[in-house]
Amino acid sequence: MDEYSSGFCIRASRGGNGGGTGTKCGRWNPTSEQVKLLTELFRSGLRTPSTDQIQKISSQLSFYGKIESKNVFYWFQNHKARERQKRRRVFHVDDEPNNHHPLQHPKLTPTKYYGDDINDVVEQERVIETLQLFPLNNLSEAHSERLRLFTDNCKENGPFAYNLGPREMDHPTLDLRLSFV
Amino acid sequence: MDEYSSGFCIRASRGGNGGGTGTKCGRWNPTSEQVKLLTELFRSGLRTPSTDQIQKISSQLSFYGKIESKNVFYWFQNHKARERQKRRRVFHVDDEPNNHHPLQHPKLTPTKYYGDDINDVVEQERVIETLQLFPLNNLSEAHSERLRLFTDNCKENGPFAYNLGPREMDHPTLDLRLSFV
DNA sequence: CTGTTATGAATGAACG
DNA sequence: CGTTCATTCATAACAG
Repeated sequence: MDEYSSGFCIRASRGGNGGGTGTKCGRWNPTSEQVKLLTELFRSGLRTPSTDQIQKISSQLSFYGKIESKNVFYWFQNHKARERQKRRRVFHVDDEPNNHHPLQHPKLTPTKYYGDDINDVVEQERVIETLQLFPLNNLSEAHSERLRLFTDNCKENGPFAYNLGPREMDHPTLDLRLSFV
Repeated sequence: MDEYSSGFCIRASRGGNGGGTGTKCGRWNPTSEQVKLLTELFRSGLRTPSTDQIQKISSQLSFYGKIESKNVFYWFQNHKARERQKRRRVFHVDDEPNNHHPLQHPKLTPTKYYGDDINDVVEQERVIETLQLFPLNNLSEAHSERLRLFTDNCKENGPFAYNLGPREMDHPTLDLRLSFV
């Protein structure tokens, strides 16, 4: 379909900063509000929204700017993946076999990783209810109790078994001796 | 050369909805040695180091100054991307500005053209002996003789991004009520 | 001190 | 899903 038509060139100053620079647009550029809300949802525990959820979220967020379902879809996917990756990588930092530092470091120990606040909400599969994180007055609609169980978490969602099996790299005999200096 | 100690200003960038100006400050500033070594690795063919490799490299380079895994990760990502980017310029130069792409779809992108194949290095023949960090699977049956040395056999990778979420509970008129009814 | 360049960092999009 | 690519943003480094 051509719901894009005009495409989206409205760029919101998300990074703050004058923003005037990002006059170019080619990909979705979420507004601060959109990001904030998406983040809230994520923090609430939403990890893999279903199609319906994506649709709804998208609709709601469209109020703050151009947005499509796929954007929401990708956002969650990326956010989740990134969260994991980040965690994965922040594991070492100070495991140097050679603790001989001829160099004097007045303040080494930069184990600070951007205040990564990885509060994983692994035990919240009932996000559905939690999704009402927005305290808009008790709302008249209260909430639908039958909202079915969004068991997307354990959804099969996998028509293809796909067992590519990541060739478990044989113990990398990493030598990596950067000695050629 | 730049032998600055470089400081670190952990600062949140995004999420600066409204008021907050996403002022970022402080970023890794590699030392000459670090850059040299990274370049060597790159030149010898390392393009997408695995997590393990990244960690090792990071550890080793920390000897020359502050550095984190992500720095290494980004460095390679950027370096590689840069190469390609530049390469692209030289190749196409300025074909025809016919930029009428079919736009993107939620999950269908027929415009899949980049099969990428132009990023292979061509001079990593002299892989330094000390750089044998490539696990090269041994299951080379017979037709595996070619094995792209270190094209993209690596896995595990990923940048970490974003930071904590600003608790700026001050949304004017949030409607985001994802009532799944 | 100011404009420009180089490059670190971030993230949307998409592949396998 | 985890990984990888491409593009953009921000800032240290540098030239004038």
